[in-house]
Amino acid sequence: MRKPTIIDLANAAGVSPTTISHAFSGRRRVDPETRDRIVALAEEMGYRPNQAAQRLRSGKTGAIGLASSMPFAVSAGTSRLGFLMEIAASAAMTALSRDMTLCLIPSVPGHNLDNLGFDGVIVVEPARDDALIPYLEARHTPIVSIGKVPGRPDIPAIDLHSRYTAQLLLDHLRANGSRRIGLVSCDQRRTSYEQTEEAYATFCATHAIEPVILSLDENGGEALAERAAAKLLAENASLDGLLVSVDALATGTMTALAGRGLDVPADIRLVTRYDGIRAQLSRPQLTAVDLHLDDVARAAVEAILALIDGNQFAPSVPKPDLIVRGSSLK
Amino acid sequence: MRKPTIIDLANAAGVSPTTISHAFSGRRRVDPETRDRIVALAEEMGYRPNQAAQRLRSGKTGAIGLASSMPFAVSAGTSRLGFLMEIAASAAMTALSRDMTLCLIPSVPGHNLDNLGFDGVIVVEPARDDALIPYLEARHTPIVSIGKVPGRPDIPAIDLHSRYTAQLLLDHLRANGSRRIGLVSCDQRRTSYEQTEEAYATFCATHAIEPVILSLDENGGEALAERAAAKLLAENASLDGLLVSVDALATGTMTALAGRGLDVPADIRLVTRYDGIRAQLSRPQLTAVDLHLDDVARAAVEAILALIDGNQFAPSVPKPDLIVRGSSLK
DNA sequence: TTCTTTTTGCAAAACGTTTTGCTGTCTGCC
DNA sequence: GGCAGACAGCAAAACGTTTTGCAAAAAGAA
Repeated sequence: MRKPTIIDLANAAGVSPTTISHAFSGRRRVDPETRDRIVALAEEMGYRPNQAAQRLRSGKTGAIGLASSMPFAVSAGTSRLGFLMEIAASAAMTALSRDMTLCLIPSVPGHNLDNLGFDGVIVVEPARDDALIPYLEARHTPIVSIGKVPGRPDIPAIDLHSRYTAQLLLDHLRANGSRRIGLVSCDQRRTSYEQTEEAYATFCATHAIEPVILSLDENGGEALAERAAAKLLAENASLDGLLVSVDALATGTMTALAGRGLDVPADIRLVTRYDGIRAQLSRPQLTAVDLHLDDVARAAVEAILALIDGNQFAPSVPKPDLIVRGSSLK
Repeated sequence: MRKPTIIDLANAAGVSPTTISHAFSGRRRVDPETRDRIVALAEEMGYRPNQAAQRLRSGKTGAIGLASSMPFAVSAGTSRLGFLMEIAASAAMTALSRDMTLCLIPSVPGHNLDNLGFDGVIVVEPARDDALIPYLEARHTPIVSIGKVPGRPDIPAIDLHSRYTAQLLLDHLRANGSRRIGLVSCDQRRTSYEQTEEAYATFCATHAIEPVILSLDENGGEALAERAAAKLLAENASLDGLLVSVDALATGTMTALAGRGLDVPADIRLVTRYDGIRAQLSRPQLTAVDLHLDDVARAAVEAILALIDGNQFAPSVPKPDLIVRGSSLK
C-alpha cells in the first residue's frame, strides 16, 4: 500500500487537490465543513504532504545549518565541542518538530559550502573576524547567531547574556569573601569573552580592584592554562578569586593551583562560565552558570525559521542561573 | 542571477536535458566528447543538480537518521552523550560529503517517527529488546547498527570489537601485575556489555580467577557507581584490578576507591573502555581504549548508503588501540 | 545495394506539491 | 429584476529532475 498523495486524498474527499492544499495551508478560505472533512480523512488515511515535492515547489531545502568556527570532529575532547553538541542536540529536536533537518556544518578550512543548500544557518559564537558571516551574507542566506556577532548588531542573535553572567560570578566571588579577583579570558574576539572582560573592568572600577587579566588561546586546553596560570599566580600571589571564561582553562588552572599548594576554595576561589562536564567532574566541583542552552538552541531555531519566512522574531531566553559548588564556598 | 538549471545547461551545451542527465549519472552512454563539453560547461556555469527535484523524482529523502535508545538532550552530561556526539560529528561530515543530511533522531518515548522520512537509519549500540529495530523493519527502512544488534546477526553492523577490547584491557591489567580482577558492567543488554562479560568469563577461566561481577544501570552515573563499588570492595577486599565498562561508572568507582583509602594504581588498577573526557580528566587519568569512533562513524555512513542503494557493503574499521595512562601503571 | 546493429540523442511523462486565474453560485441591495 | 460583491472550488501551470521508448544516423554484414 503506497503512501497516499494529495490526489488520493482529493479523490477520497471528492474535492480537488487545490482545495486540499488550501485546507492545510490556510492560504485561501475553504468551507469549514469541507476542511473538517478533509483533515479527518487525512488523519484516517495517514496522509502527509510529501516533503520533497513541497521543497521543490517552494525552492526551500528544508535544512538549517549549525555552524561553528571550531573544527567539528578534529578534537572531540575540546571544551567547545561539549558546548556545541549540547546546542546541537536540542536544536535538532526543535528543528525536527518543524519538519526541518538540522545539519552540522563542519568548518573545514578549504572546503566551501557552495554545494550545500541551507535555508538558513545558525552560527555559534562567531568571532569578530569570522569568515563565515560575509560568506553567508554574499549568498543571501539568513543567519541567526548564538551570542551576538561582534561588531554586527544588525544580525539577529540569541543573547547569551555574557555580561550578566560575568557580573553574577564576580559578585558571587566577592560576596563569598574574595577581594583580589583575577580574570582568565581568551584571545579570540567572541562576544562572550569581550563582554566578560567589560563586566570585569566595570567590576574592578566599582570595587577599586587592580585588574589582573590573563588572555589565552581558547584552543590551548588544560595544558596551556596550567602553564600560564602558574606564571600568573607567581606574579600575583595575593589573588584570592579567579573567573575563568572557559571550562577547560578552568580545570587547567585548578591543576596549577594544586601545583602551587593552594587550596580551593580556602586560599582562592575559582569559578567558570559554562557548566559542562569538566565543571562537574573537577575536584572540588566548579561553581558555574546554567546558560539554559536547550532554551537557547530552541530559540535559535525558532528565530531562524521566522527569518526564513521573512518575519522578524526576537525570542527571549531565560537569564543564566548561578550554580554554586565547592570551588567558591565561603 | 538565478542558479542554472539542467535546462539552462542543456541550452548552453546545445543538447537536451536528457543528455545532461545521462552525462552525469552514467546510466546511458553519451559520446565522450559531448560529455566532456558538458562537464566543462557545468563547471563554468556553476551548475549543480537541484536536490529537491532529484529527491522528488527518486522518492528518496536524502536524510539518514542517527538514533540511540538514550534520550538525546535530557541529560547532556551523561556518559553516552559524549560517545554519541563523537559519532554524530564524524557521521555528519561524511554524510555531507555525499550530499546527504544527517539527522539526530531523538528517542522521545511516545512520539513516533511516522512523520519523518529517512532513507536509512544508523542505530547506535541498540539493546537486545530495542523497540526501534522492529519499528524500522516494519517500515522497511534500511538499518545499520554500530555495535551488533544482540540476537540479530542478520542486521548489518559496524563491529565495535568489544570482545577484543575487553581482552586487551584484561591482559593489560594482568601484565601490569593485577591478579584478582573484577568487572563492573551494565544491566542493559547491549552487545558491548555482553561481549565484555564473555571475554571476562573466558579470561577468568583461563587464569583461574574467581569472577567478581557488578552489574549496574548504565544511567546510574557516578553516584550509583560510587555506592555500588564501595559495597563491592567491602565484600571483595582482595581485588587489585577492575575493568569498568562505562566511563561514568569508572569515575564513580574511582571516588569509591579514594573513599576506602585505596591508591590507584598502587593498590588497585582501574581501566575503562570508552576514552571520553571523563577518562582524560580523572586523576589519575584512566587507561582506556581508542575505539576509532571517527572511522566507525564514517564506516556506518558508507554502509547505510550502500544499503540504501541496494548494495551490501561491509566496511572494516581498525581494531581498538590501548591507551595506557596512570590508572593502570605497573 | 539492402538489411541489421550500434551509437547517440531527443521528446514526453512522471514525481507531488503550491499558486494563479477563473468560473459558477449565493447573498444582499437597489 | 438586475447587479455588485463575497464565497467555494477547480483546472492548469510550474518547480527541476530522471526514465523510457523511440528515431535518426552511422557502421557493419550479406
